[in-house]
Amino acid sequence: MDIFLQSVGALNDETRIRILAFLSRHGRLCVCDLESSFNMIQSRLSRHLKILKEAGFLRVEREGRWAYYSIRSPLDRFRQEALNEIATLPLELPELSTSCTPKGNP
Amino acid sequence: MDIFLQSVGALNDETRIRILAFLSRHGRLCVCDLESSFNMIQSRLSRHLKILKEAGFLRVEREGRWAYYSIRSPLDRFRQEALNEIATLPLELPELSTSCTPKGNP
DNA sequence: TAAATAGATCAATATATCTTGATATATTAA
DNA sequence: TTAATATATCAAGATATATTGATCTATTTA
Repeated sequence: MDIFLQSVGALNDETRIRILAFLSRHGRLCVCDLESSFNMIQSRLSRHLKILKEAGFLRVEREGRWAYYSIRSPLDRFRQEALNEIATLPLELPELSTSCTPKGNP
Repeated sequence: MDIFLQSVGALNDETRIRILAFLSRHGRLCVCDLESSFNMIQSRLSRHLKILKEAGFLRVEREGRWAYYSIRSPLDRFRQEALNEIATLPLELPELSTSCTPKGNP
């Protein structure tokens, strides 16, 4: 129950849905890339990323001072189906903006 | 987006998850059956049933003064997968109690 | 027609979640 | 070692959602 509620709770927010869609499309991004792409303050993104990570949707790789987030793989059936559903939504996502990483982004 | 968020929002509550599991197991029940099974006040159940119905999980059939709720069929992929997931959860559900329907329950 | 029953809805309160701005931590660059 | 950068976390206020008890509607029974 709790694990399912945690997954569902993580999906129950427009910002997090957009983050999932954006990471599905662009792969592995650091917080500051998301920050400049979404034009959101950093604490807000960091919090949402934490919720998505703890719910099993994302993984993080720390490299120096950067934290790279990406869709976790493999996902279980329910999370994968949720992600498939999100991929079909007519979301207007921002362009990818990487201005915050002068040298960091591989 | 909104339709997905509505589905997810409907799933984002322990009471509603239990109602879905209970209706999956027992089929078609009226509000008063759920009321006596779950030992919950009627307004609370009615509200949760409305949310599940509007999110596309349930259908209602009115018969006289009774309102019979059941899992809507067919469900789309995401809702069906959510229901499958709920079916695997180790929920402790109440026994079915139909004391409230002296003659109504087919 | 009056009383009883099933269910829906509303208003008030309680509880949870989100957003923001400030601050803390860690890493790298000067 | 100091400053700057990337990220995380915290506290306060704002917003959303859940619960309860009361009331309303519709239907059936006496």
